Amino acid sequence: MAGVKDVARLAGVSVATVSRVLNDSAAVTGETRARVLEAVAELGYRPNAVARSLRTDTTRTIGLVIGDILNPFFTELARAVEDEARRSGYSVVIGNADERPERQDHYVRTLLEQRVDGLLLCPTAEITPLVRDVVRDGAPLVFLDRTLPGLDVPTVRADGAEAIGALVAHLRGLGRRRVAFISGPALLSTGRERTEAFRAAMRANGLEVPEEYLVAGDFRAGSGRETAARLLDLPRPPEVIFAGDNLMALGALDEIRARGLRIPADVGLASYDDVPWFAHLEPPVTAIEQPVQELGRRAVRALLDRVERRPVEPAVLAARLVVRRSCGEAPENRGDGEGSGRA
Amino acid sequence: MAGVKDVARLAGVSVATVSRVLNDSAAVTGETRARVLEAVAELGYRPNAVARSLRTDTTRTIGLVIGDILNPFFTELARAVEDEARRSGYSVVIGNADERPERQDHYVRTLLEQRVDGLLLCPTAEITPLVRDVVRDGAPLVFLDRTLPGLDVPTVRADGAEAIGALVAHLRGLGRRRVAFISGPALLSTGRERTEAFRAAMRANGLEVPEEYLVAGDFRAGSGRETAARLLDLPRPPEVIFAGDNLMALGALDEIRARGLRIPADVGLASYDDVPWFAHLEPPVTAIEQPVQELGRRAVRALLDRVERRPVEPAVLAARLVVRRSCGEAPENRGDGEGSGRA
DNA sequence: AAACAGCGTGTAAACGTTTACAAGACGTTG
DNA sequence: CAACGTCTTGTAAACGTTTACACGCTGTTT
Repeated sequence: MAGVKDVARLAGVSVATVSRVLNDSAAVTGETRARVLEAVAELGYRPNAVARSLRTDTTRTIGLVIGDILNPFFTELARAVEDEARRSGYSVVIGNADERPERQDHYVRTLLEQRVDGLLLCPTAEITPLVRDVVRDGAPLVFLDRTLPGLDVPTVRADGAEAIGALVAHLRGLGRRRVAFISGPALLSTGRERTEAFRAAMRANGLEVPEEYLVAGDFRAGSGRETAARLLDLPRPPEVIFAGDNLMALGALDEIRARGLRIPADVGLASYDDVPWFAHLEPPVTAIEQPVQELGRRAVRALLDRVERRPVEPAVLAARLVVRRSCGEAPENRGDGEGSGRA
Repeated sequence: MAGVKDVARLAGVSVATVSRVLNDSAAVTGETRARVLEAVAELGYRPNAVARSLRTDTTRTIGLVIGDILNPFFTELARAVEDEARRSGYSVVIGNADERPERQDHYVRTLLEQRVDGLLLCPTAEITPLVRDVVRDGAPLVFLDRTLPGLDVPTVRADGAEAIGALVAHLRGLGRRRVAFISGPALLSTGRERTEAFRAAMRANGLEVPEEYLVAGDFRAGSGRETAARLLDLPRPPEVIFAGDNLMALGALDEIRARGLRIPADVGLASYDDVPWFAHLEPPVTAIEQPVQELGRRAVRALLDRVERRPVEPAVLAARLVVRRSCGEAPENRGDGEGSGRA
């Protein structure tokens, strides 16, 4: 494949000049410039980013390791990240951890070897030795969506406490007092926090949460179905099942349907994470929407701040309740059912 | 950051030896080997893949340019590709074309500059000059899901003709004779072929297709909604709307719901592409399922065959009809509603 | 007219690996 | 004991860029 040397020869200039016109890093006569560009076109020259990266010690690439590529939340997130990165002239390399620590590590390692300029990580449950090392070595790292305890890494995430409060209040307004929560893994910040917020909200609304109403899943559909089954088998089953993420909500939905129960008449359903098709189900499901676009944007900005040695600002954004019909027809405040955009 | 030199110095050996133990490319004494590994651990040495790639002229990375990352079909595809690639020791870099030729080109260019070892492309509508050049230059390229006319590039895709035939037969069995089709862009192979197959199937079943029942969308939800509206406004609206991909089906669904029409009583709905949540809608929607996993696997194998200069085999796999309830209750053959797995 | 500033260009080193080639140590064979 | 093979190791070149530095030319300032 043609290199800068070939271009130089054809244009009758030195390699330095070629490089200069290609990056317009220094003044070059209009005429030489033209000759070089002509040669470039003629040879179909494509700069070798590998060589450039080696020389400049920068790849203009960031890594993004997500929890699960089949989870629409992460897909949307990936897209937002990608958009913002492109705007700043960076490419994104995505790694799919599949919620498995060893696969997460695989990507962290690979991406660092590939010398990405920065790394966005949605950490899986455990804090692996590798991640600890990477943090210690001071690699440009930003946590996204989730965080890990005791690690000094800037994090961009959403806080659902307020929205969960609104949800519980909404449920009480509908006369539903027995609410169960399917949490994510306790090892995950997003798992723990949502559980805590739920407990607090229930308490604040004067509602009890029996221990058996707090079950743990793993953020995958299968666990949603199993835990929902456990809940519905209870002697005194809950009036509403609140799932800690969209995939577990899907699993719960399956179980409810399989038992021939009606939503919301027999049991209500709500979900953390809103995904496009929630609105298309019958009945549409009430959910808590995270500001995904903004999360992605902020994460990239934080990371690039880090990379370019500017002061970095972590961010905690607010999630928001979107009331639909899966927990009962609201006699209260009948909105448009879609909420109305806080950015 | 520590380099191979530092390791060599610390271990008291030459850089060549370090490289040798790292790649175990040649015999090294057990003792030296141990010393080197110790030094590697001590320094937290991470090989520089950029330098290695420059030297070896190989990145062990393949590029994947998909049509739209928000389309679950492509997400699943990406995942399958990624799995298979990892199994062969390759990483995947994903580019999201957003169904825009210029963005597709952006990624094709970037990935080639990054010197991926091979490129998997789901081409957008037009055949851009860049793509033509790339093909001419003989870059290791394989088309996936879609193909471009007049370009000699191995392609891995699914053929839905048979499944569409089965769908039309199914509809006729239900007594539905007036079927409309929302096609994808005529410029896309997947757009054209599905239309043709639909026409042929209707003819074979002795059914008419008035011109106004053939409308074109762009594989995005919005167009599904608009075209569905046009169809439903017809003086003699169709009894079934068949959407050319899952996103347009979603749009059509919205329009149907917005008009308060019942599915399948007032109008039936079917979709090309099956996605997980179709089964969760009420009623569950009848769809044509593509062998996504297999598509991904075959594509990677074809590409790696190409890369490693083995003979490459293109592949055309069969799609399959999954009958659910969105076109009417079948008095005929009442299956499990999920079909039963042909691989 | 000498000194100098500014501009366009070229020469060559450097980035961190891998690897061809050479060389030294040692054992085996004639 | 010389010759040779084998096995482990080291030296140095190469990969395709970018860029510090030097150079020569032109025009301006003293």
